[in-house]
Amino acid sequence: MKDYPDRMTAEEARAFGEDVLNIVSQIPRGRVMTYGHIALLAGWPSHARMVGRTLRYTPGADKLPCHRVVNKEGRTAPGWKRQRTLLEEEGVTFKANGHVDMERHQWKLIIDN
DNA sequence: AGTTTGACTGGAG
DNA sequence: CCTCCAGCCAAAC
Repeated sequence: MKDYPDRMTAEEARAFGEDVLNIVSQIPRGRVMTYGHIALLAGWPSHARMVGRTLRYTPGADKLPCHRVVNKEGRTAPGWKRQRTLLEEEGVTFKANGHVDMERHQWKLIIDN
């Protein structure tokens, strides 16, 4: 039993990045997914932060619907003002506090294995 | 090799 | 609802 967290090898980190981009590319119009959920689907449940880093720093990630990724509270990315507009253009509704209405728009996938 | 940095999360106040 | 804090972990300093 490992009493310490797994650490990604360079190869695992590369594969993780590919999985994240692949998952994000499949988010349907008008739906959103959380960083944590994407990390889980990619097989690394505790790497939500790395999902954010991947979308932020990977060249070409802006060609994917990465505006459909928000945090678990429905909050949009810090400093990316246009994200809300992009979402509203595809029918995503926001609450009074400026958060996405997750109850209505969060896209949930089943973990198959 | 030690420290800081986040497109995160969960919990406390 | 908001802010603050601890835990998180690869990357960048």
